Amino acid sequence: MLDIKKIRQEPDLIKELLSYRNLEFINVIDQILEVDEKWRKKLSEKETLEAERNKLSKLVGQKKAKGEDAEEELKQLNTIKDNLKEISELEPIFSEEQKKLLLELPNTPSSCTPRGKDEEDNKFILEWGEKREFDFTPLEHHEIGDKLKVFDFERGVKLAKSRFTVMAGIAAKLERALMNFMLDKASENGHQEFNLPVINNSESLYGTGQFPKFKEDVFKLENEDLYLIPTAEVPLTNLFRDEIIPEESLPLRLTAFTPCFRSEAGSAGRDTRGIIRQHQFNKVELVTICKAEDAEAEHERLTLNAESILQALNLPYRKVQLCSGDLGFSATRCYDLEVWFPSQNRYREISSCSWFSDFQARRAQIRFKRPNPQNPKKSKNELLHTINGSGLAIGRTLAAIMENYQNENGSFEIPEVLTPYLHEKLAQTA
RNA sequence: GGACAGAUGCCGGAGUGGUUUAUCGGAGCGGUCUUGAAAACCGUCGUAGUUCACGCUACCGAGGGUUCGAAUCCCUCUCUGUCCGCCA
Repeated sequence: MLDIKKIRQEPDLIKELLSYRNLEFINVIDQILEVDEKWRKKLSEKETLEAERNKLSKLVGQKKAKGEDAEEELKQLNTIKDNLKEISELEPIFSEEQKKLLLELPNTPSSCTPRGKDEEDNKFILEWGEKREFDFTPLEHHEIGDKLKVFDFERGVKLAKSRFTVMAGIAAKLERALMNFMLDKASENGHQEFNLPVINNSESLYGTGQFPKFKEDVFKLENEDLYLIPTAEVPLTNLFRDEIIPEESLPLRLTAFTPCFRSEAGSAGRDTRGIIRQHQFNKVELVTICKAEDAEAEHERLTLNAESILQALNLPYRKVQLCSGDLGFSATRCYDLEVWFPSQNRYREISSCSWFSDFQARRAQIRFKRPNPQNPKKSKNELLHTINGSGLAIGRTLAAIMENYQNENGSFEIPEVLTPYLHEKLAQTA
């Protein structure tokens, strides 16, 4: 959520910044300003009347206590009551309207986010690792999984529906090994580990910005205000919703392993083969909550943490910075890490590391008390900044390992760094 | 799921319709005293909105209602505790 005060003060700037997303928000901003003015007018009328009512009511109390007559005051109060009732009915209508409009407005791109239309305009940052030269035609990960009988797509459909996959044997074990490896890496990098509810309520989903605009992307529990989380970003960030965090514990660096659930509405036909796009997948998530002045450095740091996992697994990847047009709804700046898939001869997203400025924190009310050295009494609560990224998506990591480490006979090697987590060194048909 | 009890500020805890601007205690912070500390004493101590500002308004689990006036009365919901049932 954007700051209404900022919209009031510099509406043209906000309009311009939002236009970099290639969507038109001029009308929405104008509408917000209009409703905002109406609301503030009603609010001040209401408060004036309430002040008058409180004063007179107190007087009535005092007179009655002394046994005096308060007829005159009571008559006035009845008039005030009628006026107040009328205004009190209008005021919330405007404030609700204002909030509704604000919640649908995306974050403004940061000044260091390159301007651009779509994916094509994303800025290349770096490429890491050596793409292996194959002296045979590399198979796709699901072909390898089929051959080894470790991916069972049919039974996934039998148990649930399409885009659910059963993993067996070495694939299941590798998922588990990767989970432990990634969590240990996150700990090494200073992120505190959590085990979290994977069902969250709507307030949490509003907090991180999935709601109200992207309701159709999540699975809802019947007859309950509860949803399967699309990412651990939701519970991890909302842990601190409505809290004032002690300054000395900042920055908060957090991590959690969770399954993630996405309805994939609107992506019918895309990535239908393999485990790249599933309704349920495992992921280790990294979250940082910090002060505004530390956010840029923390964003770099968190991204490097995610990169270090790809490096440890020796998977070639590239890092791109998303342009304004490709930026997610809540983000102000974002790096995507894309891992190399030799069979497809292309990079595919495996981690998205976003900086949200105070956009999520304003929705979720995550704050700290900014000390005022001159006057400690004037210390003010201030919104924090949130940053998160995958460290990493486990299914896609597994797929990338299978492809990059494959042998001609359909087996694949297990990256050395996983030795402490997995006994096997080679995945082959039994 | 059933029965009962509860929800007040950072914490404990009072408060059953009107000088309550939420009593009091503890913790915290500032000060006096002290070589320093402790003790004692004095002061301070929530959040948000609105206003150029003084100030005003709202918030006692959440929402609604009664009233000139609600922490207090009424209704609905949520959560917590205890006991019972069920259960990995």
